[in-house]
Amino acid sequence: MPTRAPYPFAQIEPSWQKAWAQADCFRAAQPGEAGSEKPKKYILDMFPYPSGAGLHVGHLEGYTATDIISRYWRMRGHNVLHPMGWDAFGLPAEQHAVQTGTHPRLTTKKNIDNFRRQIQAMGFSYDWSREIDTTDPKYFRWTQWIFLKLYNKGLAYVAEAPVWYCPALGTVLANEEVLTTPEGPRSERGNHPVERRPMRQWMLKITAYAERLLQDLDLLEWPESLKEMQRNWIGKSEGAEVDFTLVGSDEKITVYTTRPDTLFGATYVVLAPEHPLVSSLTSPAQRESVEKYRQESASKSDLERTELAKTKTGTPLGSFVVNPVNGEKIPIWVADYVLASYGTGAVMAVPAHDERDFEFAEKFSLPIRHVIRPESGKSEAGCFADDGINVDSGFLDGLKTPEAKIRMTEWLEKKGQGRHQVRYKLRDWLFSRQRYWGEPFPILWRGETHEPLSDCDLPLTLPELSDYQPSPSGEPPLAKANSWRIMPDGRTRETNTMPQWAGSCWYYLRFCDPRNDQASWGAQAEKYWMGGGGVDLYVGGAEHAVLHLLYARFWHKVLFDLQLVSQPEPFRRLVNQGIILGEDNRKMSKSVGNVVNPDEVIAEHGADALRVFEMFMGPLEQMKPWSSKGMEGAVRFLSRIWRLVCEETDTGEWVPSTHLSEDAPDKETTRALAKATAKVTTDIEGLQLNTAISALMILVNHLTSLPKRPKGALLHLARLLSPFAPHLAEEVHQRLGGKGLVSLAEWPSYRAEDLQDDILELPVQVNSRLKGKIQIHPQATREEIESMIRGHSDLEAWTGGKSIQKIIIVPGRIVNLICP
RNA sequence: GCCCGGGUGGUGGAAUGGCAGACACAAGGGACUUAAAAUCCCUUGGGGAGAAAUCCCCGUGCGGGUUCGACCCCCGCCCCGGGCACCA
Repeated sequence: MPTRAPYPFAQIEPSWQKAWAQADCFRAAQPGEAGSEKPKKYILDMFPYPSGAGLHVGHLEGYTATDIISRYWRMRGHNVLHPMGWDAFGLPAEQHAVQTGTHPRLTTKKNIDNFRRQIQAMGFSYDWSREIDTTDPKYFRWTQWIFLKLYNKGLAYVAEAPVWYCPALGTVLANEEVLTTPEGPRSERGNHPVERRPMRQWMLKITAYAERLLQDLDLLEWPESLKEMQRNWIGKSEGAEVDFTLVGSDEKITVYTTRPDTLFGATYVVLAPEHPLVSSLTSPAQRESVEKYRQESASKSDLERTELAKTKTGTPLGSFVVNPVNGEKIPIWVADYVLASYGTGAVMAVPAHDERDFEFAEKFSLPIRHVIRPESGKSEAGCFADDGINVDSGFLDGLKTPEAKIRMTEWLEKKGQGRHQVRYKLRDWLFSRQRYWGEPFPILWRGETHEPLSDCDLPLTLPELSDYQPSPSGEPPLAKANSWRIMPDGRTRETNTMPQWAGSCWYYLRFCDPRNDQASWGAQAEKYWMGGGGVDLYVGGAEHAVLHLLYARFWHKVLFDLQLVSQPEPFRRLVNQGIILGEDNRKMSKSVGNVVNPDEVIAEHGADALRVFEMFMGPLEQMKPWSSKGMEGAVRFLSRIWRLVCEETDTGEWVPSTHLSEDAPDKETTRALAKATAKVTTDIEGLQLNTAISALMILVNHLTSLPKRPKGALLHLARLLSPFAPHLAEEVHQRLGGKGLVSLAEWPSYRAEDLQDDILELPVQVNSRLKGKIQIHPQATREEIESMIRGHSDLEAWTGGKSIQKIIIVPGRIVNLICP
């Protein structure tokens, strides 16, 4: 026989979900509609990719937090936009199609239906009238439309370049989608090996926005670590280009350096093996060894060239350049510690002040010349890479590094031998994929030239295919759809599709006005919902730090420049929810078998208990392990609330508790309510939901101890509980005769004076050690406290008879007697 | 190597300069019950003294410092997690 549930959540939860849907009570008012006069809040979750595996408890942690915040602000009289949708283009549905022949559309629909069911079972207060699906032509019509904006602004271009190609996925990937692992470069999705291949691809000019993407991070309330990751990814550096003229010709090599102040210490120049001048600068005597070295480098994997390469390799070209600042003749080397892809692919080597150059110079016995000394302490023989003071540097002697950099750059500019230069590591965004299940590009080719579709031809939908496999040569599946691809006039359609990130780059804007079929969004709606710096709270995983969150900021800035949006940044405040580990403290994974299935938890304990437990586990941002015992504790807490209101008859029915009372709450209960209300209110606003719940527990513990339970106090509790456990809160509210839906009730208030205790216990320390306590009224002044201490019967015992030299009194906090 | 987090009872965590361990979980004891489950009550950082009420000592990764007072602020280390990594 199954054990009886501690309270009837299985009946309560579905029935209130139905009641909310019927009352349509979470619909956000559009500007102009009734309700839009209220202040707005836009509370957003990172919308999920609807996978076949269904939701996991990690999704639900973030969604529960935003739901609590949304419900709270609604009760505080705000017009809350809290939407949900599906980021539904992507590879898994397509891979499933390759294996089974099922159209990705069908797989996607099935998965979406399952995700929606799971989300609705949690009782989240989404405005379902705004649900969006990135694979819906009514949606991606506007994704294509935004692409055309980028295209027409010159921010989309086709380039033949070495790109990351993943044979297992059958597609190219963006830099941001490739991870550096001990096994070499791997795909972010699926962890497959990836390789460099020269291919012709669509690129988006995100580099044009590098500086603004960097600067505007300062506008954002985001976790510092995440901002730092974006800063690193953008990778700004400031320095100078320096021209080194070749000995015996007017040709020159341009290098990039962040330390122009060390130019007097440059003792050689290094080119990357791929540098275009390597061949022409190699002397006949060196030709053979240089060619050999280049071939060796080319055959090395990236891994061999970077992480494992503890020892530097290289070979001289046999030619020389002139150091512009001192006219010295210095040799040119080729070495693969210099990257072709950064700066100019050439560096000036200053072994005394750069670790890598130092290592190389040591190995090949090249001269090391110190031109910087530390500001304090003396110069040492090794490598000194920090800022300091110039020595043996002509006109820079005695200058500190920042000043010396400026002076040297000025000198180079005056001589026409160099210039100030800012560099970024950020590369343009590789935007095309050789896949079927993505947005088709609204682009036509006529021979070698491309042209855009016009807006009225959108959406450009996908053709039906029977075979979704990309060809081994890298031809996309759409290349097979000849009737779709080839236009009557001979022009052909672009057969690549957009990457999964395209749809998520702007979905938060569509939520502002999701049913608009005249425009991507109405200006008024955008201004209203995005006002005050964009989305008010955005919650999601940290895995999108340099992917979605960078791409979306980029698109948003383009739209801002086109005056299509009113704010420079999309997401004002962002919080990353921490990972929920399995009960064994390991990452949840199917193969380990420690995955917690929310469907089962809801069936066993109810959605409210799952919500409460996930929030009670610990701080939202923190990684924390699942605990089935802890889950039971949450159920116990909720069932105690239930039994405050109801009791069970012999026949198993729940009837109103005989302890209920119509009387007004006593003073202590009034105080308990006030304290809980104050704490829950500040904690919700500070997103400290674990301590908010503990405040509710303290209140419930107090109410449980009462012989008579005032209904007013329980109704107050129901409102405080409503954001956290909304189903139970509604049921309790209704059973106590509360009017309307508690979800729409006003957030409870309290009188400040009710927070005060009648008597305060003030700890008394002697020489900072706790000795005793005095009881005093809370507003007692220093003078009153001091006179009470001095007259206290225990004073002698506390001080051990010693005289008091000093009394430190912090009213309301502590007394410390100093008795030497 | 560099950057960003973090280290508190048996466990999850609370306390951002003022009584360390709120609130839970687990454990132990008790009540109710034929019994079990559920529920309710009590104890619970470690060590020591006492018949007891009580009292004393130690305690927030380690070592220093600032302060009447430090989990909290400062300096130096150790360990764990995440990110970046030959970017000149």
